[in-house]
Amino acid sequence: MPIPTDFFNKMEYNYRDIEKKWQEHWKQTNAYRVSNNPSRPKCYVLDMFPYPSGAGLHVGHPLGYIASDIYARYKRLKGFNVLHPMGYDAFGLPAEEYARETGQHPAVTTAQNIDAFRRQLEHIGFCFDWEREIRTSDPAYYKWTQWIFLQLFDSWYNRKTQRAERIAALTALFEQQGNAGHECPGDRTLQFTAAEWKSYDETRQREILMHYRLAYLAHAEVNWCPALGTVLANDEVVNGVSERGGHPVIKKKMRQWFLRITEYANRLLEGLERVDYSEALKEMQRNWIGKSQGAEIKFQIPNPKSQSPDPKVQNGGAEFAVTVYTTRPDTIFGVDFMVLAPEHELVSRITTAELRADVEKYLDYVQSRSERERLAEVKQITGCFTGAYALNPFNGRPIPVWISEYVLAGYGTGAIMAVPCGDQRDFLFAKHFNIPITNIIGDAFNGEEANPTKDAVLQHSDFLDGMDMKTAMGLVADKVEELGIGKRQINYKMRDAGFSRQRYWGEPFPIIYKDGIAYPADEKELPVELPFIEDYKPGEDGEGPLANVTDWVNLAPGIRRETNTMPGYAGSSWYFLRYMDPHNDNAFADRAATDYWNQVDVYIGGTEHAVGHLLYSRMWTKALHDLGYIGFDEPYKKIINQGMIGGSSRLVYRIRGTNTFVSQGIKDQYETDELHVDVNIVDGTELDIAAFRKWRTDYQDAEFILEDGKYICGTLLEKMSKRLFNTVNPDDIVEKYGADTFRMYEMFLGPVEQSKPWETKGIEGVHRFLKKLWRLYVDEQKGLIVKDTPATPEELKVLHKTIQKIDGDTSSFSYNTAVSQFMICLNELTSLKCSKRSILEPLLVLLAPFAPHVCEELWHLLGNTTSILDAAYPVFDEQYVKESTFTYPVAINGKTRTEMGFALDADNASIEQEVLANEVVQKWMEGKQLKKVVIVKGRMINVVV
RNA sequence: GCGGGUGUGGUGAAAUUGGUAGACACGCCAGACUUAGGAUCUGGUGCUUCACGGCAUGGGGGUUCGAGUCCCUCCACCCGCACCA
Repeated sequence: MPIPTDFFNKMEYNYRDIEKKWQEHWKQTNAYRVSNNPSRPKCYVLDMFPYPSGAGLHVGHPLGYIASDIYARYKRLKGFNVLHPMGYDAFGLPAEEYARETGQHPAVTTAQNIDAFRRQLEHIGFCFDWEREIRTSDPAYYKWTQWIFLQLFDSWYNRKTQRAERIAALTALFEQQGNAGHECPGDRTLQFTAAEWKSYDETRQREILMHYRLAYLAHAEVNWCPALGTVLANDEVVNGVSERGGHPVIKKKMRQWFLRITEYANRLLEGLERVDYSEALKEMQRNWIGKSQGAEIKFQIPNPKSQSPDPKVQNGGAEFAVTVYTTRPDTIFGVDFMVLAPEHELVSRITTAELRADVEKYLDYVQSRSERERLAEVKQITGCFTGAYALNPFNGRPIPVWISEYVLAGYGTGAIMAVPCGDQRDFLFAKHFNIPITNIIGDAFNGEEANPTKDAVLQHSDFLDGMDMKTAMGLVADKVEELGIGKRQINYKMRDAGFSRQRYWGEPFPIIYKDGIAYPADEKELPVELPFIEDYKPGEDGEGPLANVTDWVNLAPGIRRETNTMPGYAGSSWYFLRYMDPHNDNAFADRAATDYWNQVDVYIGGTEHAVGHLLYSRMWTKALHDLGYIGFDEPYKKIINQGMIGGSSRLVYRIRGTNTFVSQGIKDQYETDELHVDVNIVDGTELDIAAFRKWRTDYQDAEFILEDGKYICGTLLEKMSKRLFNTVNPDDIVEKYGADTFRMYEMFLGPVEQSKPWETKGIEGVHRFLKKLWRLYVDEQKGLIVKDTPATPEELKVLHKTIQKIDGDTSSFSYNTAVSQFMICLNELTSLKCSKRSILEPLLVLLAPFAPHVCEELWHLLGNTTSILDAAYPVFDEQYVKESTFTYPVAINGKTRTEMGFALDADNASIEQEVLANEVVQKWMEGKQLKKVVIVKGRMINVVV
């Protein structure tokens, strides 16, 4: 009688059927649905959601998703209610560019891309609760992005209470005391009394409030490309011209939205103490925030007629003062010149008639330079003397005032006091322009380069002579405050975040202008929906495409909508909150939901978002917390930065001018050109010649010069990119080896945080592991071979050793070593020919987070009727792994020479006696004097001679 | 320049945190089974030496009975920031 063909199929590891079957089953049973159930302990495991690009996923993307998926499944087995959602950062420039090129609406292409992503993700078997999926471009979602923006618009940062408060509270203060005590962050010179405030008209009042709001309007420069009629992102500008078309790009001032993140600088800094991020990540954020302590000091610039050593210098006799910011007030007597930013408002007023032409020429030069160039070029020292002299406030010494592009208007006060003996940039500037250098640090300055030390003793420094610099810093700062010529000041490098884009595919602002004054849209009108358009050309004068939709923009005569849209990070700044309550129409999320799910326990994503996204979402979280909407002020308790998976490119060598390719080992005998070849048609380094001929039509007649009958390719590690033909699609891997193999292999590659190249070749080992695992449970002929007989002590030891290792490694994200341990465990159980249910069943639960499909299948073959997803995690029991003896390595002078077994409770004296009697030890001790014997219990023995 | 990180076999990497360096895999070599092998299984595989041994964790030095691990110093590579006062 013939055996049915599917009989054997059922008995071997058929990952395709198994994975398909369980993916469908989990979907149908809503196995990954998560409810907000406050009676259970929660765990929130989040991935940085992807931008759904048209290129789809490559094997680098899922690395973090697999790591978080394993963790989520592990926590679920440990009894937690685990929130593990996924969504899409669906607004963005590429979709709009694509729309411009192809005429397809971004909403359509974005939806297509999302479908493709979803399909790819589903193949890998993630435990996402898809009912909670969000898309930032969905009006039901961006309604709340707009709503939060309005809260920021209606808030200011009270530096006294160190938190965001309502604008109404601010106007109440103004009515009582003016702005005394609440320095205006947008205009530090602004001062008014209560009476003055009340006398201002609405326009003036709203103008002042704008200088306080956390979301505010201001003028700032953008990259304006007249030829394209559009504003470009920094990415789109290459060497001062547009990436597209190579047209000139100039700076253009435009009214734009900003977020006053600088008000949160200190809390963003302090908050880092309370979160579990890598030191590298924290450091990047600290550097970005760039806190510095110093002093502002006012220098007088009197009538240069009487002060200038040069009688030709004249400027008409007016008197000015310029305030510099310095982190080193102790070096005040080493100031040899002063530098203003070219944009500094005093430049035109202090410049002398003689030098006016030079200064204007220099300003033209600066104007021609993009900010990038200005900040990038270090080699070239440029600058121009203004003819004016400032007076050192402590000794009245005249100091020439220069302008130079290395001083930026936006940082500090836009003016510095230059101390060439202590600052290398100042030193080079002084050398270049032959400005005499005053040495205030004696031998510490060698005349060859500046020495920025803080430990020298001051000289040529008037009342500071003989004092160490650190003491002088405080003393000078005191003196400055005493004399009323300045004050201590803390500055931050970080600038307020530009929040406007002159683009279509983003969230519209819920803002209406009445006679040019910005007013919030009524909450009832939210969401302000993005109007459908078919033409993506920019509006006039740098405005975005929305400006062209006149019936949308113009609400009534004199009443217009904002035509800018929000940037990519708007939607991503708070999405982790929406997952908690994704379908809520009445709030961004119910307070009970945010209280329950609270902070993200583990957030996994790439380092590229280290400063941008993470700082913005931290700020939004703090603002929402301050305003009483959520109960925590740091969004992410722990962040893990997964490393990048690099591409390992394959190269072929074509003999120049021919269609003949020569193998890598013998290529040096010819003059060749190196070409990238698709890694998917190379096995290891051996080229599949038939596939190569088929790959491109111009290779179909290619000839090959082989070595040992093979064509060996060269290899090169680079970024994974379509252009380099080194991308590997997870779909292909899953098709060939299965999702379980793919998941485990990505983890087996190395620590999650580490960057590493992808090599498809190594996947065989993991695949073999799963096949071998299967055979431990199922025999091809006999079917299930698991028995209920009790396990031996050896088998129990293997199991419990594994429980201990896997439990520890899984909770600490050490997945590469966990996979190793599974392999070791399987090797040992196989050589013990173990078939005991009491061993093999718990093993499945340990492995289920890593390889969920095969474990679920075997779990059911063992007779279980409920899912392994909710099985009980095995508990480690020490009694099974306890040893009574240990095989000690015995070393002589630190070099291991032999091994000896002893009981763990043996006393040192008897061990020593036996060791010294050992013949190998005797041999090595021959003719030498024994010094001592080091015995470390359960570790090693060292005989010192 | 500043800050952070990494450096271990032919390859990806382990190493209980000061205690047998190279676990676990890939690759390679040899063998078994097989009509076949890109299946499966067994053994071997850091370098060097006929061997006893010797040498090995980027280089050099130090602390220690003992260093991949701690300290000093130098080098290389990667990432981030950058005329930031």
